[in-house]
Amino acid sequence: MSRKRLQKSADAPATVRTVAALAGVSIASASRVLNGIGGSTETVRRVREAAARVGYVPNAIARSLQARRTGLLALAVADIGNPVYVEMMRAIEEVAKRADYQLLVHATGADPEGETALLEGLARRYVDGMILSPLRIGDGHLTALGRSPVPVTVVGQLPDDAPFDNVRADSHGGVLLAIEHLADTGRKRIAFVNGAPDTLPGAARMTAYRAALTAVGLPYEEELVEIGDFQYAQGRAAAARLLARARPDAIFCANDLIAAGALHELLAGGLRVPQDVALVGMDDTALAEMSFPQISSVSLGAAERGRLAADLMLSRLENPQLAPRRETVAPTLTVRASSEVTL
Amino acid sequence: MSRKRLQKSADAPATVRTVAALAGVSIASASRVLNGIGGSTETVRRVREAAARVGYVPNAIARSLQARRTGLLALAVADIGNPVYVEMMRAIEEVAKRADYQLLVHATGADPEGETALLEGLARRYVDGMILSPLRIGDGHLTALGRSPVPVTVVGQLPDDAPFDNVRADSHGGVLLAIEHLADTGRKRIAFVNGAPDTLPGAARMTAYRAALTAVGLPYEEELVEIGDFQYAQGRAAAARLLARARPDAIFCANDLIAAGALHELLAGGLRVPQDVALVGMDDTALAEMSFPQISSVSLGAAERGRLAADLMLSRLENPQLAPRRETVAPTLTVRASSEVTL
DNA sequence: TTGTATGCGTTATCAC
DNA sequence: GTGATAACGCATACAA
Repeated sequence: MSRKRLQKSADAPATVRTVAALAGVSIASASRVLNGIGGSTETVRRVREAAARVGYVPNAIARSLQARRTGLLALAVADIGNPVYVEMMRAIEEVAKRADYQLLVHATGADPEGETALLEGLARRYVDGMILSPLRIGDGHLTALGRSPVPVTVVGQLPDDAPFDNVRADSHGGVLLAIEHLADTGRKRIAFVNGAPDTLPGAARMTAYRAALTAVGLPYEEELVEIGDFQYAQGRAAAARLLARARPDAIFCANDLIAAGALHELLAGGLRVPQDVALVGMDDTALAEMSFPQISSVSLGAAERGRLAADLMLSRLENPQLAPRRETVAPTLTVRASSEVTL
Repeated sequence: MSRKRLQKSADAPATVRTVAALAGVSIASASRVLNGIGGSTETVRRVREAAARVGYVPNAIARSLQARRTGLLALAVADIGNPVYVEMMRAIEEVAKRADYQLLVHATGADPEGETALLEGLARRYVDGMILSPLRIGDGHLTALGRSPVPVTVVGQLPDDAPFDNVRADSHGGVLLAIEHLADTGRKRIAFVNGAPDTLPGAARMTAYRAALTAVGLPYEEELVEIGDFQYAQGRAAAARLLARARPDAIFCANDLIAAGALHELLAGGLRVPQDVALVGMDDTALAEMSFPQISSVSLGAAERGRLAADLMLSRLENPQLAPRRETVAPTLTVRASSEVTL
């Protein structure tokens, strides 16, 4: 039996048994030495040498099966091209690393099927937990989440009764910050370029826009609202449509990518920013600082949300019995050149 | 024995044995039904029902241990905030998906330790293969790569004798494209803002710049060269230093992030682009199109490199015996507003 | 079709 | 300190 083992073809990867046999000890001893626990000086020496000779590399899959943990965390986001997710990812990674977890990122491409597939694939214990930031949440999602054998933390608006750890942005507060700022600086016709309205953030920002207008005593005007998705190209096209039919004195955009597109359209049309039209974006990503002029933007605290999500995950990993928790992050406004003038 | 199994605490995740016991069949039959192979109508029904009742979810780790494959591919990049990597990632993902592999992304943060750790962690068979796009390659890397039990494909300049599948960009050809274009449009003092010169791309682009100047008959001037890293902020600072001491009529930047920074600095300094100073970036990312004016940029074929890398990986997965291969992707120049004027 | 038995590579338990 | 041996959860060769 053990002789048979040794006859395996030479190029088959070395296992503990290979090492043990070569060192002339039991696999138990070999395993112990390889893990740095116990062993007489002589045993240690021989096992080490044998391992080096055959280029032994432990099989993490086997180890995980036994340990019932992989030390891996997954983050699934819709669009990894959006800097806001990069920011969130960095924050999560930092927290995870401190607890000795490695972070894996997966881009779902806003494709609900992709997310479900991910849940049913990765979450089948390839990773110890997963953090999800979906653009949409359907019933399919929810039941898939419920079936997940590993803990799931959702970043985004979740139904109130959904039994998952949840970190939310304050869309309403954030939008209000932007509209108040624009109203305070004398803007009367504040347009809104939204992302896809059938997404969680899209829907939230739309209702928040109307509410904010009311709050500052401005009328809602249909022609001042335009819709694209959350990408640059669509945002720019939407801004073009808007400018072709209306003359806003300010534009609020549902994210920085859209804002960058609107800025491009404004400048290309010979409009001065902020003198003719003030511009405010959302998410406060690197993009806002990279544009010229720099774009004012409302941060929904992506990094903070990431940090919180990671914390929730880590604590749940330690204590799975915890009741579902919900955190909300406060928004902040950073005023830059694109809205720095008072009319 | 099998009775003992059934006494496990109720909240422990269901396994095949749970399902088999509940359905009153052997675990072999249960496994078969669960995998859709064979089984009498009655058996299938009972197993399916049992599985549904206990919410059975297969344990991918266990399955992988037995199958000796995970269906996962990993991509490790230095800076996921750089759009060029996003582009590469998308291309890889598309190829991988078609072959039923899921792609996981890991950001190493240009930290050589991080990359090594990744290799020694993930590559221990959590994934079936990994694609690496490192900024630097030291001997440590090379030996770590050699030890990897799973195939590795490197995107980037690898030593000629390194026995790994390798996809390269043509930095020299790309830089030449940019310099020739600028020279052709009448520019005489073409500055260069490089990224970190101790990285593979940084070093390659530097020597390519000098060679290209010679090729178009322009002198190399020390004061026209500035160095940062490959990020926006550093690029912008480098451009500021450059402009403080020299008067170039064109700036070539080692990537689009740097170019965006330089553009910002130029505009902030009241210089007109392209009339006063022409600007050309590299990588041809979305950023080049998002700036105003849009930035001319040399594409090093990130998507194509990604596609090729994925192809190499997939073919090697099918046939591990393949000899190491090397592919090189041709560069292309896209001229935009930032260099559209001939002096 | 079905069940028995074995192995995937590792660690943990428990005697010695 | 060391060595059998039993898990971890699943899939399959083989016999029935």
